[in-house]
Amino acid sequence: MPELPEVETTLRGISPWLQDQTLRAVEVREPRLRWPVPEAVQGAVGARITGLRRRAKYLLLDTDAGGELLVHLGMSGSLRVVTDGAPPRKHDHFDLVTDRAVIRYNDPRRFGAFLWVTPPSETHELLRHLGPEPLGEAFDGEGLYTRSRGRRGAVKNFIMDGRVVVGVGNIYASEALFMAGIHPARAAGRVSLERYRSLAAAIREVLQRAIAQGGTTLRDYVNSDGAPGYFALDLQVYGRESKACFQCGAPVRQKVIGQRSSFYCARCQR
DNA sequence: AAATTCTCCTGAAGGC
DNA sequence: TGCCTTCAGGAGAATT
Repeated sequence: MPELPEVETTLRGISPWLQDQTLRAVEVREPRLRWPVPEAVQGAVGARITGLRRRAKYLLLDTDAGGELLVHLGMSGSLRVVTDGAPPRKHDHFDLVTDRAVIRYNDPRRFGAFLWVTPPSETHELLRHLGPEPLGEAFDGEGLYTRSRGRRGAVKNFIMDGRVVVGVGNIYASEALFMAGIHPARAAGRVSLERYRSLAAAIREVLQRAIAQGGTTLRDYVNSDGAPGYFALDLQVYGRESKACFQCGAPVRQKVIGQRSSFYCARCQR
């Protein structure tokens, strides 16, 4: 399940292969993704890829053809670099072909997306309501505090809301809340400014650490099975139900909050 | 406005 | 061993 660190690592993995390259072909074998892949993606063929960036968990490939290719990995998607002419495998839904390599998209569950976006992309319906980047300067505890006043929903759901802050998925939400000592089910409006400051710092910390780990696996992008699913991050609570909390020894608990499995230590998190 | 539910899909895991 | 059932999960859309 690609979370922001996996998407960022994917970006870094494919960028050297696509930056300034001319797109020779876009081969779509299975257009049935989250939304049908539009014919318009062919508008990128013959164009030069002038830049690659990430916004939230969206990958944006800018071209000199007046549009951008948007790729979202959904929850089971991955991109890999193919240089040996290997034939497509099961669930390999589309290829970006350059003179140097084929960038191949694989996605068993087809929750991902591949679209053509016309600038300015910030106003595109998928991107216009997105909150600040957690690793950017616009994200801080004050913002979380202000936006959360009066909200009775769980703080975990609050930080997973893309309008509040982007890129905080289920795993890292649990991890960041543990780091900040905040109970995931606590009402968002009942968390103090000081604690939101720690939470914002924890979110940055956990994401940055995961990205750093991902950097060591970049070679896996070439002629491999694609990006690793989860980075071998030392998770403190996620997936550790009934195991001893690393901080106090109490059993880690698991509870469904907002239809999502959440892990926490009832003793360390209030 | 905010919160909740539903939806897409397949691989993995669990039950028998 | 193998078949059947259940479930997770990103995030937009629909609903309350």
